[in-house]
Amino acid sequence: MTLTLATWNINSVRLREDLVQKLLREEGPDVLCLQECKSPVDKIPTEGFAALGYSHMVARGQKGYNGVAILSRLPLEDAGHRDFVGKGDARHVAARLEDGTVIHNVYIPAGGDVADRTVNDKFGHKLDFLTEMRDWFMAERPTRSILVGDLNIAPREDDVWSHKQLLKVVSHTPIEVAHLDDAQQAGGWVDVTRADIPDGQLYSWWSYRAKDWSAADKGRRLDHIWATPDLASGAGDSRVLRDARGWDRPSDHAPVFASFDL
DNA sequence: ATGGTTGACGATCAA
Repeated sequence: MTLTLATWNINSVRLREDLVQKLLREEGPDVLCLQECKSPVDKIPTEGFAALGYSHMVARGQKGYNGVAILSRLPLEDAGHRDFVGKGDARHVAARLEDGTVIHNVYIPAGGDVADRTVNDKFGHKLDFLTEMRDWFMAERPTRSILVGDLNIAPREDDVWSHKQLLKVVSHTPIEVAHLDDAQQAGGWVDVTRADIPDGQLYSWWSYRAKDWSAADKGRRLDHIWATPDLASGAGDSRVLRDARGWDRPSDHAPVFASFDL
C-alpha cells in the first residue's frame, strides 16, 4: 500500500479545528501529525475529525503549551513516548501501524532568542534535547520508521531566506545544525523532503510579524519528514502546502507532505 | 538596534 502523511504545527488545535478539518477534507492524508496542539488530550476536538474518517488518534498533551497528536484513518497502536530532558513536556509521541511501521511525532524546543546556553536556559534545553535524541537513536537503531515534526531547525543554506543573515539566529546556528545532524546520523535517518526536492529554497514557516509574509518570503524550513533507509527508498510526493499559510487565521507553519510504499 | 504578531490564560510567558 501507499501511505500518505502530513506534518503540521497547528499552533492550537482547538482554535484551528476548522483548518485541520479543511486540510483533512481537501488533501486527505492517511495520517496527520500535529504539533503545538496547546491542549490536554481530552479536550482535543476529535468528533469532527472522526466524522471525516479520522477515527484513530494517539496524542500527548498538557494545558497551554506543547502537545503532539497523530490523527489517522488507519488503525494505530500507541507506541509510547519519551520525556526528553525530564521536564514532563508533551513533545513526543509514537504510533505503530498494523504492518509494524512506527511513526514518531516530535516537537523540538524553539530555544529562545539568544544562541548562548550560558545566558539562555532555553537554548541549553534545545541542545540537550537534541543530544538525548542522538543517544536514544544510537541505542535504538530504528528500522521501518518515520520521524516527523517541528524540529525548529533549518539545517541547510537553502532552508532559510538568507543563510548569512541567519547564522546567529536561533534555528540556523552552526551548533544547532551540528546537533541535529548528529541525531539524524545516529538513527540513520534520511531527510525525505530533501531527498525528493534536492535543489532550491524551501520553507515551511513564515513569521506572523512580517506585514506581507508571502511577498517578503522570509521563510525557514523548520518542519521535517525523515525515514529510515528501508522506507526512504520508497518515499515520494514531497511538498509543502504553502497555500495553508494564507488561509484565514492561519498557523505560522505550513503542512509538509510525503508518501511511502509500505 | 528595535519592533513587529499570535495564543493560552488570566500574571505574563512562549513562540
